[in-house]
Amino acid sequence: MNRIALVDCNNFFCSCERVFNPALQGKPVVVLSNNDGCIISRSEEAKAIGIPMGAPLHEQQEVIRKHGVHVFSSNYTLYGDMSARVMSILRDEVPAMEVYSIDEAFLQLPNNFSEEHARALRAKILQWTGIPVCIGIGSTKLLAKLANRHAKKNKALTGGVFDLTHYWDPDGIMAETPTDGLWGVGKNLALRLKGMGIKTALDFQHADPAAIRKSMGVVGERLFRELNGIPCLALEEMPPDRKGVMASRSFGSPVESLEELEEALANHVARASEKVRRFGLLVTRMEVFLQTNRFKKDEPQYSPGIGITLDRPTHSTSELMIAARTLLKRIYRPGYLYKKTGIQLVNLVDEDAYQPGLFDTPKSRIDVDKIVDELNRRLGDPKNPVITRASQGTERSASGGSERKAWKMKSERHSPHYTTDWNELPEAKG
DNA sequence: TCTGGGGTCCTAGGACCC
DNA sequence: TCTGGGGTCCTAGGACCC
Repeated sequence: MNRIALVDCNNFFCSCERVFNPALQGKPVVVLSNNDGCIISRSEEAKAIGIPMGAPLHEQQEVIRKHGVHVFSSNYTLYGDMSARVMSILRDEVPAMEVYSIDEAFLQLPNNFSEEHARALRAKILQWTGIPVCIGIGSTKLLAKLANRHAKKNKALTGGVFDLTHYWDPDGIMAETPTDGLWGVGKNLALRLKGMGIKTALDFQHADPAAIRKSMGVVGERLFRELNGIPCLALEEMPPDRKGVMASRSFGSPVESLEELEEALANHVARASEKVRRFGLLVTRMEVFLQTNRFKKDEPQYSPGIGITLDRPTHSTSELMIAARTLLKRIYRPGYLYKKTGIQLVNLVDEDAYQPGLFDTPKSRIDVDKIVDELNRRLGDPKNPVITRASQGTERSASGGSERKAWKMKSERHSPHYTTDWNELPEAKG
């Protein structure tokens, strides 16, 4: 049987802070978002006193004072480093794995990997890094997630490890899991399911597939299959190419003038284009957006966005800045209090694949086959093409994107190099 | 007073083409 | 009454995730 484990670090950011400050063990700890606005990580003790995930800091000040909660600004350099340590331990354990996020990884388990192995692995990670993890095992990614959820929710009972593939009463687990406890089911889908009389994972598992398909499309069908042990989500050992890069920030106090917005945008363009260069990519489209304060219902709201397809792909900060300024002027209206602004760089192309002239006509239709031939001619031996066209109609639909999606550089497959960019994020304040 | 930032995928509708 | 139909590309917006 296919067995996948999901290893998930517990309260990751808080746990990281504790590694370097052991006196925090057993005490309530929270870590804040970028601008110290929201609580994005909570220790068990902080959860126990009722601090909700994502809560604005100012709403919790009372509780924090009363219980002596330790509050930290986020320190992504630290978290990125701790993450790398955990991942490198995991990498040595299994033939294949997918780093899913800063604090999670899916592992492809060998046949002989028992629950005891998982417990030993958990102990090793704790001993070597100081980070507690939970491990869930299932026959699909979604079921591994579900198993992990159970391991975490019943830590005293499970010891942080739960193997759904060998559990005697899987239906019992399904029955006690509400649909929105499933990976990929949020508030809205849960509501839709409820409308069909589906309240638990067990209901969902035994639902009518045709009805699911009709009401929730391919997303629903995929969830349904994964839940029934039919894998639809592959383990992605190599992270796919980045589709876009975004940079945005909220203002501490609202901003009104074009000049201030321009200054903020200059910052965003610098950060985002730096990232694009580091990935070895070029930008073909840029979008700029503004937002007034959505929480102030009584203030006039204006949250425009605008995009432009560039004449020619670039990763130059100054070129992108010119585009950003132009776009900003088109959407800027005086008289509003802007709370946030940002940019998105999208339709990214590989720098190495780009040859001047080939992509410079974004508005016209492009004959992909012709370009493939031309690129291969320029790159050398046409008998052994470096570039191939991805087959159309693969499982992940080939529709809905630019012609660039049809490209695959063969050489990419030989450079399984994955660097996270967390190190680039700002240091914690104070 | 104070309310994060960065992603992915899917769908629907319009423009355009033959 | 009934208005061609099938395809691609682009964009906006929704939903979800960490």
